This record gives sequence, structure tokens and C-alpha cells, in this order.
Amino acid sequence: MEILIAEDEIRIADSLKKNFLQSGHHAIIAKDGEETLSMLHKIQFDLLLLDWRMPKLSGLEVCRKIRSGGSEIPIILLTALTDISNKVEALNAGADDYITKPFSFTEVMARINAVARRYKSSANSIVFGDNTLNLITRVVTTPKTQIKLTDKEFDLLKFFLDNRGIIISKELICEKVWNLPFSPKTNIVEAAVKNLRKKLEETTEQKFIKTIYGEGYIFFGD
Amino acid sequence: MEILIAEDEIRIADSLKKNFLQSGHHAIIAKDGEETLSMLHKIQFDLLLLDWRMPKLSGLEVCRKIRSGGSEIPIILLTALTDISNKVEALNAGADDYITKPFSFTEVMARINAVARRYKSSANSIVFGDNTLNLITRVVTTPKTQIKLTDKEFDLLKFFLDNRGIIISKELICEKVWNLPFSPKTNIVEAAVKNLRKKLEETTEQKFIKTIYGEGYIFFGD
DNA sequence: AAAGAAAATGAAAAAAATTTCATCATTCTT
DNA sequence: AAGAATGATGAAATTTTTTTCATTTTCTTT
Repeated sequence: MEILIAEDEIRIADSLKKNFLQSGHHAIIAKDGEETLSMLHKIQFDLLLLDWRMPKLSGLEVCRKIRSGGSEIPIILLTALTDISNKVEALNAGADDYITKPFSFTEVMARINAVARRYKSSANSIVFGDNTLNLITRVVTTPKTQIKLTDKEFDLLKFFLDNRGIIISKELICEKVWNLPFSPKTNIVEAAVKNLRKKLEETTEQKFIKTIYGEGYIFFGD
Repeated sequence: MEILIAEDEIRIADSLKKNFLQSGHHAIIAKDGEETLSMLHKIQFDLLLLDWRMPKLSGLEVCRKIRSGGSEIPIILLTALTDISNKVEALNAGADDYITKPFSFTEVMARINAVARRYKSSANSIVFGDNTLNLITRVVTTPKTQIKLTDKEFDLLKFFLDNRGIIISKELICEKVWNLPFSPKTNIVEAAVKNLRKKLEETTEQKFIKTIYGEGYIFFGD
């Protein structure tokens, strides 16, 4: 993949770039917001890793400009702060995901692989464990039976599968699966997870969705 | 495509074969039911055109045997009679479609192209007119807006799209979309067509689904 | 043009899916 | 171990989807 790293802290940027190269990807560094935008116009990237704090134009502003220009390039925001309003802002600005600093390279790679999987695959089924989700019919085929998923069950499972092995927060799920800005008044996510778990784990007798207390969920399976 | 023509009337079989060759397909003729089965075991075919009345084993019996053997090869039954019980029997036996004799070659080709399209394509969207149906999200993108389809709307539209340009009877729709043996007591098909038409034709201001009085529906668009 | 069959339609009914809410269980912090 | 926060859950409420039904419209045949 062709990755654009927008990060003004040279040490972080370099370290990321080196790691990407080792993983078989190609990365270019942009040092500020303006350079990021001009780079994007010149070269076709598959992913943008975008720092929140940057000179000239903040990551958030860059993100907004990219989306208002109609581009659908996957964007992962790197943010130094943990507080929720930041995350919500990030998603509202059009980011696909966010990672809070300090981050491990493993974490970054897991998310990048998710993006890669999502944008590469045109297959119409996804295998997890010894089950298969048919993306067209929305039927999960297990060794025992077949389970027909409802709309929301499908959307949620698909989101989990697209982000296997990554901790995903409820805010992100809410934003991506329901297209709602996360509001803590509701517990739709919990309820939907409950339904999906019941349907999935009751028949397969396996655990797929693990709860990470205070952080979100993580999906296991292959 | 590699097509097996199971037909004992030599004139019909030969004429079909000649036409297929001209359309760039390859066809082989089997003269009776037993030969059909043994051929299928020897060679990998993409489609079976199966006559209802044949020596040794009837088309229906052949059809049942093939399906009970687990094969999913597309089967189109050629039947001389028009009556409904025959059609229902055909579908119950595992046929994908049926054509009543006398048939025009154009009719046969239209159905064969449908089969080809269905089995070839692994794309996750279908274009019709200047609209696109995303098979994963089940959203139709028109030049004006986007329309999210419900379960049944999607299934029905998909079935129409897979069979563009072919008259499809309500029995067939009922059997394939609802997995129900057609019962004339209900008008689910009409109702579903109404809903789909409303949703689709209201926003696009185009006609896609034409009613063929006494025969069924036909979908235009491409 | 009239009669009869087939199809379309709006509204009601039924069924299914989704969300909310109150309560219970679990996990974390101290 | 207790208290506080977070997550799970069953049941009810709500919303959406699907189906039925009665009526109107359209089409075909005579």
C-alpha cells in the first residue's frame, strides 16, 4: 500500500515509515497540513495517517478539507488526548478511525491491515473460524446450520469482521454502523451486541466478541 | 460456456447446438436421461438444458438425481406443457428455470445469458441504467440520491437484475425470492412489486418493471 | 363498448426488527 | 471487601417491514 504519513514530529514519522517499509508498504512523510494536501493532489495514496496537531493546518482541518473535496481515502487520525469529545470530533470531520498516542506499532499495523482488507477484497464472503458470512445473502454458514442475519446484525458483524483483532469503541461502532454521533444516553450498541452474540455464539458455541472493560469490544476469529 | 443439451429430438438438439456455437459457446448433446448423467460425471459443464420428456430417465428424474448428488449446476428445463403443476414440479425438483416449448432461440439465449451473468460475476455491485445497486450495503445510488432497500426489496430487485430482459412468472418469483411453492391465494408478489416500483421509480422517474399481462414481469435497464 | 380476468393500490393487520428501560451482573478502584 | 462505574439482559415499547384484504384500475377478448 501507498501510505501518506502526516506528522511533524520527525522521530515518530521516521519510525512509522521504517516499520511500514519492513511490512512491505511504501510510505511518504508530509511535515505539515498544507504539504499533506498538496501531496494528496499529486500522488494517489491508499491511506492517510494524520496527526491531530500539526503546523499550518491542524489534522482536523485537513480532514475536513479532504472530505469536502469528495475524496474517500481512508484516514486514521493520530491524537494525543484521550477525551471523548476529541474522538467524536475526529469522526465528524470524516476520519475512519483514530489512534491515541502513545501507540504501539502493532496497534497501528492492525488498523492498517483492517483498512487494507476492506479496500482490497471484492470477495463476496468472509470466513471467520469455521464459519462463513455470505455478504450478498447475509447468511452465516456454520458447520452445523445456517443463520440468516437481520439488517443491523449484518452491519454490526461486518464491522467487527472488517476490524478483527482491534479494540473498537462504542463511539466508533455507533458512528459507523448507525451513522449516529455517539450519545451516551442510549445503549443500542450493547443491545445489538447482545443480539448478535446470542444468535452467533448460541449456535456455534464459540466466543467471538470479547468485551474490554471501559474501552469497547474486540472480535476474535481467524 | 460449456453447455450440455439433453434432448432426444435430434432436430431441436442440433438447432440449439448450432446456435450456441455461433454465440461462442460450446455444446454437447445427450440423447437420453442416462447418457445425460454419465456425461455430467465425465465433463464439467456450466449449464444443463434438460428436456422434460426423454427416454430411459425423464428430465425430472435426472434433475432430482443431480440435485440429490449435491451438484449445483444451473439447470433449465424444457417442457412441452404450459400447465402450472408442471412448473412447480420442475422447481421443486431443483431446476433453476424452465422454458415451455415451442421456444424461440432468442428466449433460450436470454436465459442462458442470465445464468452466465449470475455465475461469472463476483462484482459487488450491479449497474442498471444510470443507477447502481451495491450488493453489500443494499443501497441503490441514483444520479439524484441514494435509496436503502429493505430485505425483500433487495431480494426482488436482485432477482430482476439477474434476469434482465426475460419474462419472469410470478410462480418463479415466489419460488425463488420467498422460497415458497407458489400459491395463488396470496398476492405477495404483486404487493412487493408495488413497493419496489414505488421506491425505485418514484425517485428515478424511470420505468424498470414492465407487466406482461397474464405472463409475469420483465425488467429493463442496462 | 361490455364482460371478465388479471393486476395495481391504499389501508389495515400481522409479523419482525429495533430500541428503550429498568434491573441485574461484572469489573475496577480504593 | 465495598462502592462506583460499566456492561449485560429480559421484557416492553416502538418502529419498520411484510402481508393481507377489499376495492379500483387496466387489459384482453368478444
